Amino acid sequence: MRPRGSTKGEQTRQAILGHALGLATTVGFEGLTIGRLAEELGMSKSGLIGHFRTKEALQVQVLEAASQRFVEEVIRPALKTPRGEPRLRALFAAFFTWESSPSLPGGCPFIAAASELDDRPGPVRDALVGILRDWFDLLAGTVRIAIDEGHFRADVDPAQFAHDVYGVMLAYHHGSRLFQDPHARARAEAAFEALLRNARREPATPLSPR
Amino acid sequence: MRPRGSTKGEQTRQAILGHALGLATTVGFEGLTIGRLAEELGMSKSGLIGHFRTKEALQVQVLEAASQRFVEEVIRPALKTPRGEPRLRALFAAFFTWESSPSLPGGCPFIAAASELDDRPGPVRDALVGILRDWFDLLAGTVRIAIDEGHFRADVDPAQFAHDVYGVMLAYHHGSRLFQDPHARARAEAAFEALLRNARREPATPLSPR
DNA sequence: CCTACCGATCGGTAGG
DNA sequence: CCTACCGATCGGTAGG
Repeated sequence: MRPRGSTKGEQTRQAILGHALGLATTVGFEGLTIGRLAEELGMSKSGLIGHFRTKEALQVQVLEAASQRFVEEVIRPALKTPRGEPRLRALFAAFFTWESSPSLPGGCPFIAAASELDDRPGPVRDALVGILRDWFDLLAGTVRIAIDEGHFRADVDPAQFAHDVYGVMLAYHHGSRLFQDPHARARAEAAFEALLRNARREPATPLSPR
Repeated sequence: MRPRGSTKGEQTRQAILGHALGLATTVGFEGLTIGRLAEELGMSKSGLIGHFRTKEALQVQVLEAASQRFVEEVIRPALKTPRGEPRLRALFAAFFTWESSPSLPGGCPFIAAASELDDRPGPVRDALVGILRDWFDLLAGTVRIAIDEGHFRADVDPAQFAHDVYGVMLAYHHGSRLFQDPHARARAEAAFEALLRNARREPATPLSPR
């Protein structure tokens, strides 16, 4: 077991991970080179990689550090809100705070990494999939609670709802970053409200024969 | 003007672009190196890059070639279907054929490239944004026709609808590739049907006082 | 944590 | 279209 206290080495390691996380959101996990990281942090390449042994281990630890921050900044605060729909709203809102954090210039690191890693099997991809699965399960679980609380209809599919919310977040990421669409946030809110409305009201009843 | 007939050089150029497109879907546009491309095609690096002068020009032309294929394989067939909702369904269905084409092992090249390029201003990104804008406009225009035809309510927002459909496609790409979710296609269909249902039926009327 | 170094690969050019 | 080559950078190691 490697000690993870507040030793000098551990502080340096955390500083590297924090900087690497922000860099990864803009240049990707492959673009996260040891040389560039070392230069920006004012250390030598060997001094830097000595904390992680390999670039792959660095990448995994960057994802783990990001996951810890996500839990602290997005999930934990939302869990303080009332169960069910209010909590779902809190999680959704917290995502935008996270996505626009100044320390994540390229936005959500998990979304930024997804397309890059989906074709590259290995520990880095596995770490990302695990993090996103946990996020999915949390969303679906929150929807299930909303059903139990009577906020949503009993026949709402929690996994489908989580998938739909995820799609809204992805579209926001693309809209705000690639297209630089000033209405991206409003579009995401409108899509989310439509999802809530569908989950709340009675099942569709055809208004006219087809 | 460079001739683009069926000369020997032009044939070689097209062969390079076709192979590069498939490769880019898995390794990304940065991972598309001249050396690897040359080796896989059995040519020298200089012989290959001579057709394009720079890697950036190659990347732009790969995107242009992909766009041409997208028009031929997705848009043109869908335009033969009846206007309005049927055409919207045809565009949606054709996207999945495109996304799972054997010559695009990593799926839709535009989605694959989006996260990679959103932080890198330049001609390659500009080309991608142009292609995706056209796609958006086509979707929104098709929705507008569906309103005119009376398939959808008059107060449906075409741009919002296009955004929502785009989100469903993004979620499908992630679900099927990163998560390898066997239900990804079914989830996408369910999400799309819900969008159509919302566009078809009367505006929400609260069923109970809040 | 450093300097010094390794082989491999990068995009691209010179010259033919 | 080729061979031969350029300087830069890659991840990583040896040795301290």
